[in-house]
Amino acid sequence: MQTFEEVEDFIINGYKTYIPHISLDCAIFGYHDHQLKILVSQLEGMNGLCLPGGYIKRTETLDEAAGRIVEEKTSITGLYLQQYKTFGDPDRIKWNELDMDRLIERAPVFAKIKSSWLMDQTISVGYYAITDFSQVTPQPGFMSDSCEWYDIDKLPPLLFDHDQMVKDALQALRQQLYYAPIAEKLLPKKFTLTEIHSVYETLLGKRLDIRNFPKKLVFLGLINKLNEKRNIGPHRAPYLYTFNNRQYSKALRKGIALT
Amino acid sequence: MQTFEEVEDFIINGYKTYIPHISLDCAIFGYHDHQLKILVSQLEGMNGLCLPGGYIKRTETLDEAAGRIVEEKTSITGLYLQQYKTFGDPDRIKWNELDMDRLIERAPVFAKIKSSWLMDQTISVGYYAITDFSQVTPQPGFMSDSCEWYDIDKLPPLLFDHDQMVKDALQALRQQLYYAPIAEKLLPKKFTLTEIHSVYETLLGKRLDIRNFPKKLVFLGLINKLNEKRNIGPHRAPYLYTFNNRQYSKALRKGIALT
DNA sequence: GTTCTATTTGGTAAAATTTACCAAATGAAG
DNA sequence: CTTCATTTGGTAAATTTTACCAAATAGAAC
Repeated sequence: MQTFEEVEDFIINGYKTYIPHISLDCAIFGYHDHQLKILVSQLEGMNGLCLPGGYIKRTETLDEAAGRIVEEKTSITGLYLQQYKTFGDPDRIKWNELDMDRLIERAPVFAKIKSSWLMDQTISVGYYAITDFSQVTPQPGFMSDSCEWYDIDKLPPLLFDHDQMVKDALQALRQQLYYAPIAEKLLPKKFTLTEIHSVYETLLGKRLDIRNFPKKLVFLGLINKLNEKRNIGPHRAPYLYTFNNRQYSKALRKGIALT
Repeated sequence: MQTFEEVEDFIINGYKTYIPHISLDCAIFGYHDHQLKILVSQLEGMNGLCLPGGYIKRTETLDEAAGRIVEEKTSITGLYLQQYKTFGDPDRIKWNELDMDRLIERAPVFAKIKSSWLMDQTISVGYYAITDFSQVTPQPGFMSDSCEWYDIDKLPPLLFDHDQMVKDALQALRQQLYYAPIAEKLLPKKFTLTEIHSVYETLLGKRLDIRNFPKKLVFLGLINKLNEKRNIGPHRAPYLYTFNNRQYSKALRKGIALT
C-alpha cells in the first residue's frame, strides 16, 4: 500500500483479499555486541510500539504471509521465519489503546475503519524471525513512523498483547536453540569463537566455560577454522570461523545440547 | 448441540457466537501395550475419519475452546492440552472430500450449509492432548458416528490436512518429551519400570538400555518406589512407582535428556 | 517341594564426556 | 622490548554414560 486511495480500498474491500478475523505478527530478533535485539515499529496514529504485523491473503500460506508482511513493514527480505504460537484471548486487543481520533484527524480515510471488518475480533498467528543484525537496516514501510532495533531488556511496554508475544517468542527461540539454526542465523557468515560463545551465553542466559565451549564446537566439527583473522585493536587477533553446515544441520536433527 | 433445530441455528447464526474463518482440531494421544494410540472420529455424512474439531466462541480463550471441543466430541474431560501449530494453507480443505449430498439426504437441515459462514476459508489451530488410555472410554458426541482409538502406525488416511496435523503433533510431542509432563500424562498414576521404559522407547523410537534407563530415573529422584507390586502372571512381580512431581517438574524446567 | 522360565533389579568396570583449570601465544600500544 | 588484554593449546580430575553380569523372584510344571 502506497497511497491513501489504496488504504481506503483496503479498509472497505480488504476482506475480499484477506481472511478476516486473523492477523499475523512477527517478532524479529537480531544480535549485536552481546545483546539480543528486537525490531519494533511505531505506526502512525498509535501511541505506542508494536510488532510488525498484517493480514493473510486468501491465496497464500501462513509462511508466505509472514515473509510478505515482514518485507512490507521493514523492507527486510529472506529472513529465517518460524511460527511459534497463535494468540486468541478474547480481550487481546483493547481498541482504546489506539488513538483513533488522532488517526482520523491526520487522514480522514480512517473514519471508515470503525465500522469495517478490521474492527472484528481477531486472533493472531505469531512468528519469530532471526537475522544477522549487521546486515539489516530496517526501512519503515507506508504508515510506519519508525522501525527500530531495541535491546531485548530495554524494550518499553508494547501495545495489545505484544508483550506476551515477545515473551513467548523468546521462550520458543531459546527452546529451539538446540534444534534449529538459530545461532547460525544470528551470526554473520564469518565469526570468532568469542562471538559464538557470547551468542550462546546470551540466549541461554548462563555462563559457558570460555575454553570448553568453543573447543567442543570444533571437536564436533560444527564450525570450520578459516585462514583469516580479525583485527580487534590492541589484542591478539582471533581466527574467523564459519559453520560447517553439513555437520551443524546433522547435529540439529538430534539436538545439540551445549551446556 | 443435541437437536437438529440447534444444528440449523448453528449453521445460520453460528457466526454470531463463534469466530468465523477459524477452527480448532485436536490430536488426542494415549498409550497402551507398547503402542501409541490416537483418537479419531467418523462424522456423519463424511466418508472418512478426522480429528475431533470445532469452532472457537467469541468469549473464550483458545485453551478453553480446546477443552470444550474435546469434551463435546469425545466426552473426555480434564485432558492435558497443548497448542502446537496453526494450519493455514489455502487449499487445506477440499470440500469435495465431504459427501455433502449424502449428508443433506440424511438431514435436510444441511442444505443451508452450502451458503453459510461454515464454507468460508478457514485456518485451524492445532492442539494435541495426552491421556492415560486406560482411564478413557470415548463416547461419540452428537453427529459423530464413532470415536475410536487407533494405533498410530495403523492409522488410515484422514480427511483434509489432518494427516499433516497428526504428523506435526507427533513431532511436537516428541520434541516436548524432555520439557513437558508427557510421560506422566500417558501413564497411569502407578506404573512399573518396564512401562515407563517402554513409553520412552516408543516415543523416542529407539532402544534405551533396560537397566540404565530406570536406574537413572530413580537416581535423579524423578520417580518414587511404592511398597506395592503388580501381578504379571508367572514372572517376578515388579514394584509400582509414581512420579515425584516436585523433582519431575523441576527437571522438566531444565529439560531431562534421557538418552 | 523342587525345578524351570521369564522377568525384574542390584551391581560394577570401562569408556566417554564434562568440568575446572593452567600456561603459552599473539598483536598492538607505549 | 615491555606491557596488557585477549585468544587458544593443553591436561587432569570429576562425573556421566555405556555395556554388561548375576542375583532375586513369582508362578507354573513336574
